[in-house]
Amino acid sequence: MSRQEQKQKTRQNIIAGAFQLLNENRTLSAISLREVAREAGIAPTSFYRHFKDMDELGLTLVDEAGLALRQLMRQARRRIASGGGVIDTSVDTFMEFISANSNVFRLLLREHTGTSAAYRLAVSREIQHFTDELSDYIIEQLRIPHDIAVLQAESMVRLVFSAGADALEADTILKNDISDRLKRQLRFIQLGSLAYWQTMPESQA
Amino acid sequence: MSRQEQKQKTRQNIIAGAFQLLNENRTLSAISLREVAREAGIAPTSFYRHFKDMDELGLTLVDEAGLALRQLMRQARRRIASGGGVIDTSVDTFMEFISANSNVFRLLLREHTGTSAAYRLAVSREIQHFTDELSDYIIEQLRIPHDIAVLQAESMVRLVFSAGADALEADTILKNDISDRLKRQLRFIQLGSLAYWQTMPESQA
DNA sequence: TAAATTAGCGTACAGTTGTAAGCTGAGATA
DNA sequence: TATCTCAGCTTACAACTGTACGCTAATTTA
Repeated sequence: MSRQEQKQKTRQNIIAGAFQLLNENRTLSAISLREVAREAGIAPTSFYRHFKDMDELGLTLVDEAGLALRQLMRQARRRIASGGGVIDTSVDTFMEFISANSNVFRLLLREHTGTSAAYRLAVSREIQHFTDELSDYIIEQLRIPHDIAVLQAESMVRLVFSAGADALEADTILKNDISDRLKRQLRFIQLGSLAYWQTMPESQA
Repeated sequence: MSRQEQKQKTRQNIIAGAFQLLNENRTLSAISLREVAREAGIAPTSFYRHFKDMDELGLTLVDEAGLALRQLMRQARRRIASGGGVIDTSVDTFMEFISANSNVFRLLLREHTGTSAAYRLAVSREIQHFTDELSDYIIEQLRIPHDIAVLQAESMVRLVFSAGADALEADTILKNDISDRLKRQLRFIQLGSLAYWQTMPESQA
């Protein structure tokens, strides 16, 4: 194995080790460099060969999580294209994502309101991408004016993430309940923004 | 000063000290017993005369924050009773609360998605109170059926807290923007749940 | 082949943490 | 007044933290 390959592999071990530690109810700021090194099977000081800081590692993890989020969106769009209600399909896809990648979603959720301004900003950016894509979709598909669509998308994403937080610690039965409630609430917003628009079609919202 | 009085005073110093530390972007789990003691002006070991744990102190702080939240609700109702739109008045009151008691709201927000299951549960309970009171209000004032009102209240609270999180780190101008957007989004939900209900008045939502 | 690079290691140190043990002095109680 | 109670203190310790420094061994380069 070449030097570069070996280094990449160790780097992946570090990242995987960090995610492992995040699994057990920890924050980024609550896991130590030494723990990560232990988990990755390297000496504490070797960590510095790969990351300047724990902060640098943290931002890398947030990026990875954002990547997963964007893949989720693509998957949802594919599913919608092949039939099924938009809201139902989206919520189902999202809930499956949360169950399958709970540590990834938990990372985003925690660091969104977390201690580090840098992490908060990074997560906010990822969520903003999410919101932007949704509002584009709403404009294209539902022919709702831009300013209203943006508000609609933002509120929908807020609801989805908030419900997702609850789903994270719920069992299967409760998860289904949360899903159903969320779907109906999203319909409120859809109906409401439509009604709002039709009441005052010329408004700047 | 009597012994009891002195003890109560020190206890308040500890609580105030902890809130002080929370001000500077920290989590409950990220502030140490020794720091709190330092802030309160006592020796580290004296802390144990008042609280068994840092956890016990943390739950006390969450309780205090919940208390503040309930006072907020009362204030909003008083303001609404003396005229003004329900949504506008509520959002304004809430935003003022966040600005005036940012560390209290930040505590609730962080611990809601935080590391400790006990804190998460405690915060969820406080938010549930909030939601319950709102859905009662909706049922009484708007004459919307119970099951729909509950969904409406839950989504509204989710939006308010999520927007509040953004407002927490915003300057005055951005805060106003967030307020305005939030108000319009809450109207979406109100309109939507009304439309939903009128479409299928007999439904179990 | 000889020289240079570098991933990973071991040692070391100063700083922090929670908390156990026991003392003191002032308020409470009898 | 004599005894008891107990809030707060000091000292002490083992565990953990981040990271500076220098070495080693193996790959890469010339």
